[in-house]
Amino acid sequence: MSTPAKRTRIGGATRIAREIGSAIVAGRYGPDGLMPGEIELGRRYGASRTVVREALKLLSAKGLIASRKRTGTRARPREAWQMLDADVLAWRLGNGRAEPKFVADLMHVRAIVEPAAAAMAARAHTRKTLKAIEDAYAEMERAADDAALYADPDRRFHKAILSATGNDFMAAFGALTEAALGIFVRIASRHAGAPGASLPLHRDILEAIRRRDAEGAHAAMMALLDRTARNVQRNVGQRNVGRARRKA
Amino acid sequence: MSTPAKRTRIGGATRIAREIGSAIVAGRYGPDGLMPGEIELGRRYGASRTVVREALKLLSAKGLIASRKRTGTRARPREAWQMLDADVLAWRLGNGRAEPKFVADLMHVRAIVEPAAAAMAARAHTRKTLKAIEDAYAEMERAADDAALYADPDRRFHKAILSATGNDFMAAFGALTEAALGIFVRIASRHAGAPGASLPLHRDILEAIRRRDAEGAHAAMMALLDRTARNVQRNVGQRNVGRARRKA
DNA sequence: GTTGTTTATTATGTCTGACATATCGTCCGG
DNA sequence: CCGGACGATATGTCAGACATAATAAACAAC
Repeated sequence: MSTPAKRTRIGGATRIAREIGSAIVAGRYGPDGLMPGEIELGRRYGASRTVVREALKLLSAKGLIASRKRTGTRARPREAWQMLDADVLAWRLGNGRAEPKFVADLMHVRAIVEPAAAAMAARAHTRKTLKAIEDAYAEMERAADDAALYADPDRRFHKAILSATGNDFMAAFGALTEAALGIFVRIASRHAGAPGASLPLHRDILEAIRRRDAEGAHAAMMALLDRTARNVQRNVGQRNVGRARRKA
Repeated sequence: MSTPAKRTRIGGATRIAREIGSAIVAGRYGPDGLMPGEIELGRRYGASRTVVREALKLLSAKGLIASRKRTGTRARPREAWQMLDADVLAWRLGNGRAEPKFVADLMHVRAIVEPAAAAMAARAHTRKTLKAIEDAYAEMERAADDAALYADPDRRFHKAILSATGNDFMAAFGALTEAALGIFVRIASRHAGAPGASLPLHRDILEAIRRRDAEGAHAAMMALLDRTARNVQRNVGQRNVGRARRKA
């Protein structure tokens, strides 16, 4: 809004894409109603039309906008967004607090994908991909007391499992996991509990994968996600957001 | 190669992105080794540097490339690609025939996502979203004899189920389904069988959803995908790809 | 007054040429 | 042998111009 061209002279297509993208996912630009023209956007964000156009191409590739010749550029409806794109996810949960439905949907998808991934990993893991999981877990153990250090290996643990499936598409869900972990980190930072509480659950997953027990890995991952979902839900519900809690 | 700037004077950032993107997913540009510079690309594809740069931004947003200042632009490794992006999928199966592993991975992910989606849809569908599924099914019945007419409502049927889950992320898998259906259409066009053979299986899914039977919808969708996977597998190739993953 | 055609407007799309900036390789001096 | 200075190079940014298409307004015809 009121941050036009003051010291914002640095430019950068990525930065502008982030700002406009955040505005779109926040609903400040809707599918009905045009966005400002390219020159106008250039003035607002302090960049030339060239840079603005490149930023718009970035957003276009992520399904956030569409341009037509004389008509102008408008935001596309949610259905068109690349929901699993890392940037889109970051923008959705980055600006302000994450909405409850967003978090719930996220957890629900994880509950579908990640247990299946754990089962696949149990069947398909190789020496190398297993080691990646083991290493991540080992570092989690070492960092069981420090929430700040715990987050990163936790993230790596889940991504390593996705990779160990050997399925290219599975690895594409890494952004989802990352987003979910990001939310979790925020909550943990507020409540300052022992981060290592979920460690045994992770250990169950690792061991099931190691002994190639697909069913067991599936169940163990489901157990972890159940616990996480309950945790997140409780804290999201209590804390932020008084709005939109009327609906089911 | 193949004489670039002859009649190719039309330009178009989207077209260039498609051409370069196809080249990358086909492996013609690897993560090791730089791509040609922007001016050189402009000469090859018959466009100005401005347009080339916009095309590169499109590819960058999809995770296919990364640029650094003096170093140049290079293709990113597969793990970074937005595998569920509609364009990336189209490019991967568009140029040349789809590779067996690609098809197998695709089917495997569908076998995870779509049954879960059917179960979710059974629980969460509304009057409107249910009607979309019913309409698609009705048109499939009418087109049971014509393979060309059958493909589109089939596609709509599966996307309608994803939408009926009420989960934004689920709808994002539509591109996957679409890609899979595209492969199936090719195969069907070669074998000219009765397209309506899978109709009863679709009907089972619809009815389970309608009566809000989540378990039944899950099982019915799994049955359909099993059949489809076997069909595709037989026709595409040789190896026994995804094992049938009996129960969950 | 309604309809069909022409014209003007406007925002995106494309092109050109220039300069800025970061980084790699090289060369030179310590 | 090592480290700092320097030039070469590809991406990044800018400015101004023209092309193109789709809309809206003005106008002609009936």
